[in-house]
Amino acid sequence: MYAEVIVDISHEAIDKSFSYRIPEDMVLHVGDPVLVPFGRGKKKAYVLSIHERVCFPEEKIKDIDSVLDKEFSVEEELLSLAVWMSREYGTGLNQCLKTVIPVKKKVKKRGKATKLLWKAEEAPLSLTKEQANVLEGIKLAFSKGEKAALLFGVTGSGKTEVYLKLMEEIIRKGKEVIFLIPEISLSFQTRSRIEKRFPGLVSVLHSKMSQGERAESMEKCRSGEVKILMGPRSALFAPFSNLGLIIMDEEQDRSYKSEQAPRYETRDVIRKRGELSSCPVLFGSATPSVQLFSEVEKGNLPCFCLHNRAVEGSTLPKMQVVDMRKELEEGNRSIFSRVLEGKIQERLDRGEQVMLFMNRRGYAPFVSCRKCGEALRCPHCDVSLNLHKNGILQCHYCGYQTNLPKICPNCKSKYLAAFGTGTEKLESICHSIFPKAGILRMDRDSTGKKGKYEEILQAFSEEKADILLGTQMIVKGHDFQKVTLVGIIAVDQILLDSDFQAGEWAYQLITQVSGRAGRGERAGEVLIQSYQPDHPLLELALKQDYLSFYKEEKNYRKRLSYPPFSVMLAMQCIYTEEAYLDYILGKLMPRVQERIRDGGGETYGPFPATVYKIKDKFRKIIYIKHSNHDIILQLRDYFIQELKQEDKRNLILLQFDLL
DNA sequence: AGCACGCCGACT
DNA sequence: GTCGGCGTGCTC
Repeated sequence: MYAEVIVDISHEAIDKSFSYRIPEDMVLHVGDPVLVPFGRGKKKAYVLSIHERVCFPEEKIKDIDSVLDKEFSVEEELLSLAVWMSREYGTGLNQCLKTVIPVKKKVKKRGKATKLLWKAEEAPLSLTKEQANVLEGIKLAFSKGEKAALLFGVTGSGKTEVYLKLMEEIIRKGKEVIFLIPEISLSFQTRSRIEKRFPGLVSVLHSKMSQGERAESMEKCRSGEVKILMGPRSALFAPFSNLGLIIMDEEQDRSYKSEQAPRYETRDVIRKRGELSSCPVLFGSATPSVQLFSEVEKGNLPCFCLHNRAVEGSTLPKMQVVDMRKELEEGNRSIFSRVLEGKIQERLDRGEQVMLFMNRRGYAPFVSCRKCGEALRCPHCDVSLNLHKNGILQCHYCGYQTNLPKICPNCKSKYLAAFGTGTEKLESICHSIFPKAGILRMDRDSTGKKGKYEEILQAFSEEKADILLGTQMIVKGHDFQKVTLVGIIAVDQILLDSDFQAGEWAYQLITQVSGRAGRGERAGEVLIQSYQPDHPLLELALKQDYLSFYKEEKNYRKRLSYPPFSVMLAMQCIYTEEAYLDYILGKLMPRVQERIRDGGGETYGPFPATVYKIKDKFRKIIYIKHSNHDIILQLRDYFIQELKQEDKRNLILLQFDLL
């Protein structure tokens, strides 16, 4: 018998399978770690498959040395998932394996016996009629063999309660559940709800956990000690052996996209895992991604809706756009429109809370010279430096820091001035306008220390402050009963993004931010300040009608044949020397373009990336568009191969994003 | 990734 | 004449 094996060395030159003979007396399974003679020495490897014969000169084949600790073996299912990811995302199998099996450590056996029975500590809420219908519908769909479904529910409609009921059922059947959430820190409320409902059966994964803690969490899944794993995208690789359900909450959330190779989209990997484990997948969202919803529309994905908020009497917030051009015309140069300022004051007087969303951290997004007009830029990146309150200039891409100079480095004038507003400046403006209000700021700078994030949220939920202002961080899933007003300070930066998905993101963001208002009994209100109040997307967001948003967005994508009406692959070529990049791509592109056009696809670019230079490296983007997913992958491989031929020394870093 | 083989410059 | 540079190629 022979085994196909992948050697545990992350290098593309040997990122392929090697054949070895299995000694007569050796018991071997797919996924087992083995020691094999490789080159001069011995190397660790994983068994990919086992065969009777093999197509490689017999005399060159060596014997497997030994089987390593079985405790470190990869579940067959996860191995298949890694193989699939490797192909799908154009990343070496070794790297994919490392993504799928987080560094396993020997876990000390603890004496503490864990009880397998559980008692609900928290009485389950009784479902509303709507929730009960939806629950039955989902159960029926899955029992009929549907592989996936969408739970489409407005914020506050009680999706979690439906999840809990489903989990209960799965666990009763002796199966396991993966519950994916965008980021762990944001949903400590959901987390404690689940833990209370299934005491001792839940394990959690954080992005801030150490490798050891991670390994321990995963080990608990493998040993069957826990039945539910809740966590961010990496939780989808939980080594459960009898998976009964995967839930992906807030499906549209962008933190589900991996930004390191393999640059996977959780939504897609999850479905593959579901398929491999023959286990259904439930997506949950109030604003599903266009990609996912298009499948509902095509009839490929059953969709179950929760239209009403679960808390009796609570309604969707009242939304309003404020025309900032008019404010300016009428002599108001403040960052706050008069109406927003008035409404904040009103809330403060009533003892209610306010949230303010601002897309930029720091004090001011740029500093420029009033005399020569030059802005201070990062020496390593193609962006302007942000001014922070402590007088330090900082690059938000590479972290470069420098003190604010006294004179302009370009013309030596002393007329340097900061422009624009970030969260720090917003905070000080708030302090001066509302001197008596307690104000909390939450952004990357104020949450640097471990635990600070939770501390701020805790303080706000205990009403130790009246206003919480911050970046994206404040918008996700927090449930503050006393918040009755949410202000979006400057929506324009989001609307003006050039990416074809910008509209979708803006819609989702506005929906999410506004979801923070009026979670309790009092009605909520949302104010959106904009310099282009007539923007069609704002109109759609105001209506808070997902279907009409989707229809518009769909028409736009269809017209330009963007995904989901085509498959797009963004390929980034990254290198320190601009001239070399241009030279290589210049030689390469004519051939590639021809080949891709012949294959029925289109190429766009190379374009300089939106931020052309980051950390001293230049980035050019090439897009490939085609209607067929598999052909895109072939064209990608062709491109890689051609590039390798030109760039013999492999200097250019390649990065793919499948859209 | 490692490691060997291989073909051209300045050195005991 | 030899020691050694790292360019190219292979590892079942």
